[in-house]
Amino acid sequence: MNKRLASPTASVMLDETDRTLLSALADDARQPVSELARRVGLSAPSTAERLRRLEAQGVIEGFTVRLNPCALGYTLQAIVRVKPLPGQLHLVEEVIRRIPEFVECDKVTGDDCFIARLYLHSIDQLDEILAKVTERAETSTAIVKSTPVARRLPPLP
Amino acid sequence: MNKRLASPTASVMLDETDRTLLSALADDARQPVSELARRVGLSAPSTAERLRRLEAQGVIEGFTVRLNPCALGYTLQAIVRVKPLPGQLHLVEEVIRRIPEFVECDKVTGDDCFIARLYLHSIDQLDEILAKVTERAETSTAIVKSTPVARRLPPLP
DNA sequence: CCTGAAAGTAGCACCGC
DNA sequence: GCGGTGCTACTTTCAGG
Repeated sequence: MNKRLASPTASVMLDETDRTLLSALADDARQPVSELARRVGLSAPSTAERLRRLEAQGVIEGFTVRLNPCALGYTLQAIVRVKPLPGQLHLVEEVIRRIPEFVECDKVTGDDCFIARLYLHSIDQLDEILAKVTERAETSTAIVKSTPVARRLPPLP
Repeated sequence: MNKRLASPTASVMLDETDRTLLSALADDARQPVSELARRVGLSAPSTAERLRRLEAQGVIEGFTVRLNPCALGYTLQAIVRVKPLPGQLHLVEEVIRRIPEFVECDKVTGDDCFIARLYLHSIDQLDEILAKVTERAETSTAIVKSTPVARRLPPLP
């Protein structure tokens, strides 16, 4: 579901300072405001106010940690397309939501209703987890071999 | 490509405190160490050292900002499967990497070589952007209608 | 892993443009 | 409107236990 905006009508206007600030935060969200201020060439209070404004406008949703799945023992990643059997759509969504190894799931147009990302400790785990889904849906699974583009910022307006 | 670990052999061991800490950081990565300390029930210095250890071990890759695509004018999101034409695999990867609206791309097993996520200002932009890819690959596109599971942490060991 | 002191940082009120 | 300065309170870091 698309998040509501503080300003409901149009896309927020950003200036060069905002863009630099957002890039710096994308790079390291825990750096102090004083350091961010140095990077954007403003005083700390002004920078802090920019930050608050971007949060209030809804541009910034929050700040989060990026974990290394391998360090947690997730040596495999799969992308699963899921096509629920007739009448099973809502249940399938609930099943996916309840399996914590599904770290992300989008409902999409087209033949496959859901596209989800799955973290696995080993290939054995794949059948084990998908068994809970295949009762109610057809699945097709692709194993991730590499990630040419890791999550990055889109172009900023 | 899977990231190398500080400890090359096995998955890092986490205790309950580490798990609480990581969850708290996933929730808000910018909260002060003193606040994190309160949540895990440790002193600030001990919490800060945990944090440093988790980064050194490679469990924590970094901290980043979550932006609201709608606020930036990206009213549409698409997931594109890409099957390069013979001999075009490397070029296709490069083309995707160069188009900043592709915010994520995985190389996967199976018929479709790449699965990528695309941010769009409008549906018109879809053809415009995919034109650069379809010279060298077959694509199939699914528009995101909603996101039942937004990026979340997997189960922590 | 904790306490305590020193350095650094953030938040606030107020001023200037 | 937006940004800067100076003060106070908080937070982080390091020492030592």
